[in-house]
Amino acid sequence: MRATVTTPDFAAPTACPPTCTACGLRTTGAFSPATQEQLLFLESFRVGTRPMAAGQQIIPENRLGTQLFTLYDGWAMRYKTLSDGRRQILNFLLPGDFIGLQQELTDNATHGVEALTDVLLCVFPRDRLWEFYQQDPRLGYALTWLSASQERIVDENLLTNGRRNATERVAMLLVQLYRRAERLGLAADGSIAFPFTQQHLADALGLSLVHTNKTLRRLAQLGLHVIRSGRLHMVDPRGLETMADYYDRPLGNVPLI
Amino acid sequence: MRATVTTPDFAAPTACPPTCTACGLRTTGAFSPATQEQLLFLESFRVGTRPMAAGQQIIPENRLGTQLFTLYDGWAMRYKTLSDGRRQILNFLLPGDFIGLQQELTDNATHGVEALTDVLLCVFPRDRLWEFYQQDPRLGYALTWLSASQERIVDENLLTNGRRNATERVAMLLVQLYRRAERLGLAADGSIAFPFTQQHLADALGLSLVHTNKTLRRLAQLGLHVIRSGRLHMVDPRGLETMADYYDRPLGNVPLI
DNA sequence: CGGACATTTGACAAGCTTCAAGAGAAGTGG
DNA sequence: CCACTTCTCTTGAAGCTTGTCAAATGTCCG
Repeated sequence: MRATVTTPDFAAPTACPPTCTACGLRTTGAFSPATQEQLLFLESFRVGTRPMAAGQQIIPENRLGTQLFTLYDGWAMRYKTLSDGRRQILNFLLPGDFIGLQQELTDNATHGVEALTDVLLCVFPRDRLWEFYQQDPRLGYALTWLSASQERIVDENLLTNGRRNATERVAMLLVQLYRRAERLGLAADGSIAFPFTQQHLADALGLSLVHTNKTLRRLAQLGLHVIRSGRLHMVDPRGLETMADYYDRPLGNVPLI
Repeated sequence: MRATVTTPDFAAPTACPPTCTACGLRTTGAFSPATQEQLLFLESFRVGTRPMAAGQQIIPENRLGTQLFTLYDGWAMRYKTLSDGRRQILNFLLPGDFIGLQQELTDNATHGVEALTDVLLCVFPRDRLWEFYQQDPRLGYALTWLSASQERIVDENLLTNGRRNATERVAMLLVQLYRRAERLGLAADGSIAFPFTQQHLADALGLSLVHTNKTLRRLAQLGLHVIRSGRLHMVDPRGLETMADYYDRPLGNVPLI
């Protein structure tokens, strides 16, 4: 059992999200524009919204749910575990990320999805996924896009786990999380909400908790970052990028479903 | 520069693959059936076929090609490298795997694809990918499916790299490669062609070459497998599965494009 | 204030990497 | 056809990174 993580500085989920035509996420500028018609279709398709508390399983491992989700607000993670409990976090999910696509397509829940903060989800019926493709090929294209861009992140995480040392791994993760959150307008004064325990970081990086802690401390003492009261402050983002051998071209607009 | 690897026991690529309507891969039973109409569309879409020699770059890292491919025959790999040359193999590609989807969608070649054996590719024009979705939503759905099932493999590799020890990693890789090849009818007498150097295995597993070698030797001495003259013989598949904490439900039919 | 976590540190052990060097295999050219 | 070159595989030894164990401190919350 993992504890519930509260989210002190994180913008509280809007109690009730707006309709798709007035979706709060689309104003961030991070997503490709959609036609009014597409928005109306999405809205008709959407079962509703659902809040979930931090620590809850959005999709339990090895079980096949009946719903698909778009993460509207908050943080979540995809993970896999071995039979003896060792856990690997595959990637972290931010607002706009689509949840459940892999399970639907491979007909097999091979990983779990857990809310890291209190979360707000847009809910879609799983068995009607196919209608996206029929309704408007552009929506199908968008789904492939979303799937591919998640894979891009997992690819990078695999490189990190396989070939970066502990220092590089931690630096990489901090840079990535900051960049992704910043893109969504979640950064303020060079800092973002940081609702992760060091165990989360360790499980994402393939390191032990203790070693993750020591590495984090070293980077902090070098003046590269500060983590305090649930926020990550990027003191020297360039330094972290160099340390991580970080290289990424800026991401274009992402579709949102 | 990596050497050219010959493929002694591997079925030689058909000099010229048949038309899509008589595609040799569809007889394996591993792929979902397609309608005659879809096959004709694919055929009209296909630019042609291209053989490539082992060691050649199908898609160079950090470059954006103008073509998409289906691997028709042979083995390939997707990989990423750090600036100092450390390489991580993301996954191995077998016949039926689609190549280049991520680049197209994220408009950014973030990984390279290299032929491990002599290879035969079906070539499609990159800039017409969109037509798949317009022509027949089922084709778009199939593309998402292919993307998601590659991600499933990368997810598993990330778990392996992050949370399995050296012995488990090697066992896992052997089991996976065997299962995937077997599924395509490439296994004979409990063995498959194995065109990998130990450096490939090391780069896929996030291990050093030396440690990979020692681990392989240990598993071989335990009577779990034999690698000889370019073939992997699974002497004790169950033993390897147990050692790897391998768990996977049988895969249903995969779409083929 | 007490309990449950999360973070931090030190000491020690172990797994994995690096270095080095020889043996085997495979392609190349005279 | 054999010598030469270049990979690949194999093994031993030493060192370093990372993991494990243990315990103290800090923090949040009822």
